[in-house]
Amino acid sequence: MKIRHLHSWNISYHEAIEIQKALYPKLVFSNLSRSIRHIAGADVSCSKKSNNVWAGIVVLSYPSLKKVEEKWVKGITNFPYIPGLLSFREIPIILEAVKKLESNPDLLLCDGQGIAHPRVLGLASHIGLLIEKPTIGCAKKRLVGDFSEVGQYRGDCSPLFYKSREIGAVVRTKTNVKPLFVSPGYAITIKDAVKMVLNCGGRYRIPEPIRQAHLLVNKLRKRDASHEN
DNA sequence: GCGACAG
DNA sequence: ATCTTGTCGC
Repeated sequence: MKIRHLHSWNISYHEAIEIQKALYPKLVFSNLSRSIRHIAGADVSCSKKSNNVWAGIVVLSYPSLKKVEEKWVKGITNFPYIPGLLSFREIPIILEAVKKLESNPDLLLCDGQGIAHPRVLGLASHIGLLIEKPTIGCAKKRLVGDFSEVGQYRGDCSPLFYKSREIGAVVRTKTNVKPLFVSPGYAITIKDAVKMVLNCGGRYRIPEPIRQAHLLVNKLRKRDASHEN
């Protein structure tokens, strides 16, 4: 997969914010163009006692959700976790895993926000700009935005607003389980983002592509941890 | 100054 | 996110 180089990753916190402001005008939210046949999910696992990180990408067929490929990479990160700047901690290692892909997914689901971000540039939006493919932000918690309580049943959702703009939706992906914060990353609408997330699971809270990536990177981290004994 | 705050 | 055991509920 081709990856655009839009800026350096060796930057200060202030520069990171300036990069987000500069990238914001490049975002687009078109309807999905080509049909979706393969969906990728990405996730990162971090070590507590070192700056080691593992990134995993799992590609599933759609709508059958069968695994067609998985790639991973181990690396390090020096950028700390700062709410609003997650991209600069996780995207570099995610891109290393993306580079290993042999298949060409039509859509990428990310663990984190899309445009539901103070500068409209959450991790999913940022990575979408870099790979020039549709992306969706699937966060387990709110970063910004206001919303009304969402119904208890799978499929129920409530719009998420920030500064008078609709930026995503709070989506019940499983009945009686905490909802997910879904927002477009890049090249997709809110409506399609919600639809695709709901079509990517049902049995679990987390959409299957991300859940599979999560299981993969956690397995890798724990395998390394036991190796040290 | 205070509270909020993706992973 | 990670660390960490049992426990409550569908």
